Amino acid sequence: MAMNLKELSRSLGLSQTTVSRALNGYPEVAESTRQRVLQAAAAHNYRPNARAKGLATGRAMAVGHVIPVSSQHEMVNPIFSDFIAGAGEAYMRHGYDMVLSVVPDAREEAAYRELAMKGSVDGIIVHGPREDDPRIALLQEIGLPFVVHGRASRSGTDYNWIDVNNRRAFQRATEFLLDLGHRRIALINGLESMDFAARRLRGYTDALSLRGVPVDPALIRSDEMTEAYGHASAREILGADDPATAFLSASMIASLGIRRAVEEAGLRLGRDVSVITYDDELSYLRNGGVVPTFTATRSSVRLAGRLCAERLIELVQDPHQPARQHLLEAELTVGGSTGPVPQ
Amino acid sequence: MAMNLKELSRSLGLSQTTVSRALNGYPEVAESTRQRVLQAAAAHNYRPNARAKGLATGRAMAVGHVIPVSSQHEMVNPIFSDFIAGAGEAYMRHGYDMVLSVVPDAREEAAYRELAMKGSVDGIIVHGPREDDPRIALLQEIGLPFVVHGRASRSGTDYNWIDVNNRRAFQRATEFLLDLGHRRIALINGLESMDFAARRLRGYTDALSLRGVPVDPALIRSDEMTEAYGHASAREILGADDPATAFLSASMIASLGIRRAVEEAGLRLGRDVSVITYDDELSYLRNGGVVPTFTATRSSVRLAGRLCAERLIELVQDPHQPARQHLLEAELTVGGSTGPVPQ
DNA sequence: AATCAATCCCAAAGCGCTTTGAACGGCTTC
DNA sequence: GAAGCCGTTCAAAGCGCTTTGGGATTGATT
Repeated sequence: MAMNLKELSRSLGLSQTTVSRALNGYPEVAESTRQRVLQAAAAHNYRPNARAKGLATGRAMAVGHVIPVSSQHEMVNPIFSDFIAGAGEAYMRHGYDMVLSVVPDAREEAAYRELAMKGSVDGIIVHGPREDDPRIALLQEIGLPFVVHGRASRSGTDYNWIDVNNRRAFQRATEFLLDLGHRRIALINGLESMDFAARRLRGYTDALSLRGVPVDPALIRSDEMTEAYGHASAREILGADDPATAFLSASMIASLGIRRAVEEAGLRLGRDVSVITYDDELSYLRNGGVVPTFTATRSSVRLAGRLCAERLIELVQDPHQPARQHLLEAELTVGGSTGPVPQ
Repeated sequence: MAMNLKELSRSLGLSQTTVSRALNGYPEVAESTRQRVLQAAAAHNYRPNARAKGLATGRAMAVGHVIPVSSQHEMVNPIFSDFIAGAGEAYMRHGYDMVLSVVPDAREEAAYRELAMKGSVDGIIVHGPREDDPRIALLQEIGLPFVVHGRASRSGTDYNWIDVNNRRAFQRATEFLLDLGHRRIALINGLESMDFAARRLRGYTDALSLRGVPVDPALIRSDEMTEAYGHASAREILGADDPATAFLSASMIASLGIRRAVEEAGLRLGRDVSVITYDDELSYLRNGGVVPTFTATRSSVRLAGRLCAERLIELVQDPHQPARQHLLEAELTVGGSTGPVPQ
């Protein structure tokens, strides 16, 4: 059934060595022989056994993604599918497989060690870094190449990451709202422990402070970014004594909830209440239209996935490169959800 | 650096055979020896090399998921993350890895063959079957165990699948709306080519026909289930001469768009317009509240993921089992989005 | 004619594990 | 005391590939 090197070389009357070399593009094999080999391989639909090849080369030709599933927050990140699509496309082009491990967060450290010791991957992408994330030190200790999607601010060491300039994105968005006259600006942020959320908060408070606008904790929310969370937060804040006139939202999904709350309150988006959303350009949630529905700071998570993957592949191929960072800037695009503060 | 069997057994003064057997729970090794071995293994943080193990056993201890990314529909399915979470949890419990291949749909056939020949997986989960899906015959020919999430109606052969009773779910939902007096019921369906969409359509038309309500093609839409699609479809249909009074929606995300269109038209959900949504129980889109926002036919895609994974693992461990199918029934739960047809 | 370099090819070792077949002591059994 | 058996351990082969360290053959050079 399964064609293998031994069979194939026998059928060609060549040694395994020669066939292997012909297939892998080594120069010391006659061009005519190479053609013969390639044709036979194609004819038999031959693909070298990945495990055997890996064993011989010490390369797994695979990259690991560890997806922590916490017991409390049992949410799976909705940006994950699009990130994977971007990364996967890069892996495919370079002949790498993608190995996913879904792991209860208590066992996450063990999962990384295991992936490394088992040798099933050549490198790892780290998702959802916390501000002070122990995984970075861990991976450095293990000595497995890795790229972080995002950053861990307080990690101190030098490592490879690819992140969006979240601070600046939110600072600019806040300034944009301030310019429109808004002073009561709510921030519907992601989970507090996440590094990106901390940076977004900083951008927001920086912008307010620079203009001498007080930061009101009552206008700041942090949680997992579900539609229901956006809705509940906005509803509360709009129902308060001194409601917000504008919202900054950390995700499109939460923004849908915010919009719902706005409309339920009988208010009009972009007139009575302004919203700027962060937009990951998820394929199933396009902020579409000639004039986009939402004014947004936008950066493609799919692109981020591709960049992380490409960087990791580089790193696997030459592990002794100096660490490199890549900071993506989010675009601020104006849509229909913002307007001057109502008088 | 990397501890291996040879090292470990040398340090213990035992043969590789004995150590291997001790670790794998074979009975012919003295309990005292086994304990010694287990302790040493733990102390050195030893994990057998997966590739070597795989090569020796002929088992990859990994399962493949092929994610086709089409050039036209460049959407990544948003239910994917939750499916993966469910499946991944099962894999983890059984010690299997999950290998993802993102593949342009033109190369999908090649991708399956490759996975099989390379021996990098022991089995495959098939996603998003079309009504007449060539992948099933292909996988049967290849001889790799597989489980389909969904079904391919016109495939004819017997194979393992796990699906929701989409026809019945939509038939019941339609009947529910008919009972409330609705006669103009719109169907905002998924992509026409998808098997699940065909079944949902059938459930819908069956219910209508049984009550003698004519099927109006103007009320039926098919496309990828984005928020924008839900919005645009509902807007059109509500703006028509003879608008619908109720909507059936194939996904929560599309339903959010429908709701938006309803509210934009100055109508009230559950009073002026009724909506029943299909709810996959995505973790970031819970149809929450004491009374759920939407009346919904509900079935957890995460559960489906787990069931597919468990079935596939069974199948890998004993490939000669007869094919088995598992039809999940969706619950019809009443929420705030439905009410009697307005007079 | 002898040497050399270039070209093409091969046998065999090795990657880290499992598994077969056999060996070795110590016991019982006749 | 020989035979048989059980419980425990081992040496070695083999999984399918890459790669090292040559070995032929050829044509060109001395």
